[in-house]
Parts: sequence; C-alpha cells; structure tokens
Amino acid sequence: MNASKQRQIEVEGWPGDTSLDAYRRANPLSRVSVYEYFFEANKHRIKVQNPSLAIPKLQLIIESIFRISSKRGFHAMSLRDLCQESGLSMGGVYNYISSKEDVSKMITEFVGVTFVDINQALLPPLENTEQRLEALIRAHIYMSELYRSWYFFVYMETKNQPAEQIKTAIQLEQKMLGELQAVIDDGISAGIYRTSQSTLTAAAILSMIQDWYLKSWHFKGNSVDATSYADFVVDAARRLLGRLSQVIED
Amino acid sequence: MNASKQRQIEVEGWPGDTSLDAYRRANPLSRVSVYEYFFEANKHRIKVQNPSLAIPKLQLIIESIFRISSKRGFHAMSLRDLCQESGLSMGGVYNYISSKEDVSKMITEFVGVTFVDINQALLPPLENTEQRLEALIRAHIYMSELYRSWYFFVYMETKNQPAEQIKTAIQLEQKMLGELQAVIDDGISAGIYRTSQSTLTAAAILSMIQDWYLKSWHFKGNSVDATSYADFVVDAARRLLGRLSQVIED
DNA sequence: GTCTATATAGGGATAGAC
DNA sequence: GTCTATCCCTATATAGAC
Repeated sequence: MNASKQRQIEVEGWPGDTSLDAYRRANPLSRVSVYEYFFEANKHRIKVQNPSLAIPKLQLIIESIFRISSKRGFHAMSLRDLCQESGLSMGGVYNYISSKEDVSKMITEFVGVTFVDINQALLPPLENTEQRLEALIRAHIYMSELYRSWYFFVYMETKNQPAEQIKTAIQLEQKMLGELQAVIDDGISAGIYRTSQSTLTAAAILSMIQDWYLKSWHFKGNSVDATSYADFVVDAARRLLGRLSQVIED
Repeated sequence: MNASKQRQIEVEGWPGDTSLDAYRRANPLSRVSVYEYFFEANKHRIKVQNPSLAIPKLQLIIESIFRISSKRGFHAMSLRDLCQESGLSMGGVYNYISSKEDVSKMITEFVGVTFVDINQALLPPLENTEQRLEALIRAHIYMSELYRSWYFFVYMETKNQPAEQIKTAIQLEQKMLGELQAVIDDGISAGIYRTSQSTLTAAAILSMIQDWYLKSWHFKGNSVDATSYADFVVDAARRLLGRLSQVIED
C-alpha cells in the first residue's frame, strides 16, 4: 500500500506500449480506489478510523472540494459551501479534517509523495535515454489525465498557501525539471541531442506537460485525447532537442 | 492617450532591432507612467478626479496589491492588509476603488485592452511571416518583463474570479493563440514551416512565453535575462515548426 | 480628500446532544 | 460518528467628523 517503499514496478506492456491504456494497467493506483491510498497515508490525522466508513466519506469530501474550488478557488470555498455540496454537516466534516488548511496540505503532500513515487517506479533506467525521456513525458501526462483534479488543485492552490507549502510545490516542479534535464544532458553527451539550452528546454517540455491539466479547456475544444497529446509532446521534445520528428505527418 | 485608437505605431528600431531595449523605446507606455494610462482608462469609476493626486495614489494602491497578493493570492489579501501596506486608511482606499472585486476587474481589463492593443499596433504585417512570428513572441515576453506584476496578477487571479472575468482572461489567451496559429498556418501554406499540429504548436509557444512571468523563480535562479529568453523561445518555435535553428550554438 | 469609528454579514471552529 | 446550535473573530463596506 505504501508506494514510497516500492522501487521498480515490474509490469508488462508499459513503457513498451506507450498508450494511456497500457499506462493505466501498469499503474497500481487504478487497481483500487485512490482514496484507499489516501486514507492509509493520512490515517493518523483522521478521527474516523473505520476504513469502510472513512474511505467513501473522504472521497465525497475531496471530490466536493475539487468541484467547488475549481470554480472560484480553494480560499473562496467556505466550509458551509463544502457541507452543502457534500451533504455532510459541519461536525461531520470536522471528523475527517482538522482544519481547512490541513486538508489542502494533505492533498498537496499526497500528490507530491504517492503520485510522484509511482511514476518514479515506472521509469526505465537512465541508460536508455530516449525511452526514459518518453516515459517521463507520458507518465506525467497520463497520471494527470487519470487524476486531473488532484493535479489542477495542487498547481492552482499551492501558489496561494503558506510559504511552507509553496516550497513543497516548487520542489515538486524542480524535481521533475531535474529529471528531464538529466536525461537531456545524457542525450547530449551521447551525441543524440543537439541543443545548447538543456535547462530551458526541460522547462519548455514541462510546461507542455502541465498544459494538459492547466488548459484542458483548450484541448477539449479541439478534441485532442491524452494519448495523442502525449504523442505531440514527445515529438515536440525531439524537435526541440534537434532530433527529426518520428511521427508521420500527413 | 487611448491606445485602442492607434492602428500602427511607426517606430525606429523595432522590430528590426529585436532587443528588449529597442522594444522599450518603441512602447509608448514607457514614455510616461503606466498609472497615467490606468487613471485615464478608469476615470469614471474613481472618486478622486484630480490627476496629480490620483495617479500617485493609484500607483501606491496597485503596487501594494501586487506585493501582497503575489504572496498568498488576491483573495487572501484583506483590505486591512492593503491599508497597512499602502499606509492609507480604509476610507482613503475606498476613494479609489468601489469594491475589492472592482479593483481586480479594473486591472484585468486594463491588461486585456491597453497592453494587448499596444502590442497589436507594434506588429509587422501578416505577409512578413517570420518577422511577425518573432515579433509576436518578443513583444509578449518584453511587455511582461516590463509589467510583470500586471501579467502575473491577471493570470493567477482571474482563475479565482467570477465567471465573467474568467471569460475575459480566456478570451485574452485565445486571441493570442489565434494570432500565433494564423502566422503558423500562413507559414505552412508558404512552405516555410512543416508541422501537422499548428493548434498544439501555437499552444506550446504561448506556454513558453507565459513561463516568463509565471515561473520567474526558475529563470532568476539560472540568470537568464528577457532578451536571451526571447532568443530561446524564437529558436524553439522555429524548431517546433520544422525550421533549422538560426541561433549559433557553441 | 482623508481620516476614525462602526455596522453588519459571514468566516472557521467547537460543544454537547443523540 | 454525526448532527444542531453557537461562539468568537475578521471581513467588507459605510457614516460622518475634520
């Protein structure tokens, strides 16, 4: 249950099969409810200890939070709004959270630990440069497709939280930037890639990845699905890195 | 004074000289205080009518808003915070704004109208595909360099505002996306560019541009200045569009 | 035009019955 | 474990003196 203890998940299909479906089958989160993991990770902070009671209630509360705060932000959401949306009472909600700030913290940390660790475990080794770059890109896009509300919440809300949480969010981003840059630098040494700007290129690739959950209005409007967007980003990364496109253009 | 009435600003230097300095000389905003424009644009909503009194006070208030809300968000900023930061009293502040929501609206609209119109007027014609693409990229980056707080505020805060203002912000973004895509499609027709994904490429370029004010922590940490970041984005756009880099790599 | 003092509503959080 | 009722604080906004 504790993703951070897993080192390398052995799975068939991924990352050889690069589709969203192959990723979903490889991702341990899709086998049970994500709220089961969430409950385990936060058991010590939650009053209600019976899992069969707590897990569905947590789901109710967190999904309500995502719905309300996606409209006007977490800060603008009052706990009375949350009670109305979830159908719970004030007292009921406070059996699952210890404060409004605390629940945002739990969500942020959960994404930063569980989601990141799982994707880490799904990565091919560094030697395999091109496959690793592709897996870095696709795993992030696919995870954020499967758990879009979580990613969107963390990106949008942490910027408005106390310094401590902002640090968590920026570290999360810098970790991914570091991973990307390491692969790129590796590819440059190996003579596969040609660019003098590995840092900026890594940042550009990350922004394209983040667009998938930050600007979903844009992709919905143009009916692009997760797999084909990931295809695009992988191709774009190759172009930025001085590699010819390997996607056939019609 | 009213930028929206200007059609094509005649300037020497820009866009032939692509540096930040050339842009600054061409930009009419840099000749006076931006708050002079702001006061003119919002005269009808402000109680204090004496410009020599109102303009510096507006500057004080808006700069205080930018400072406070860049930390924990506009919504988290109370008017008492604002009074303390600006040194004004509650009554004093309310002589310049009619409500908290109203001031955020004024800022959003100002960026969406004045800033956008000025950059529009600085653009070379559509026929000149490559120069126009470059000018679109550079003008946006340079304007956001000169008025970073304004851009950051609009991007971050409008997502947490009433539906009406979100629409304004998304329209602003879609306008820029449309401009980029038009140039790209033009370049494809002319046989200059090679890509099957003009919409997604336009979005990727816009994200790189927005990174300049959304992730300034990243560039500061790597000591990249506006001109060299713009160089990078122009080069990256060419790579994405199937054009070989024209920047010399060392 | 700017201040101090205040009205009024709504926020987060808790006590205690069931 | 969940509810209702309530505490107390802070928010925006305004009234009225100077």
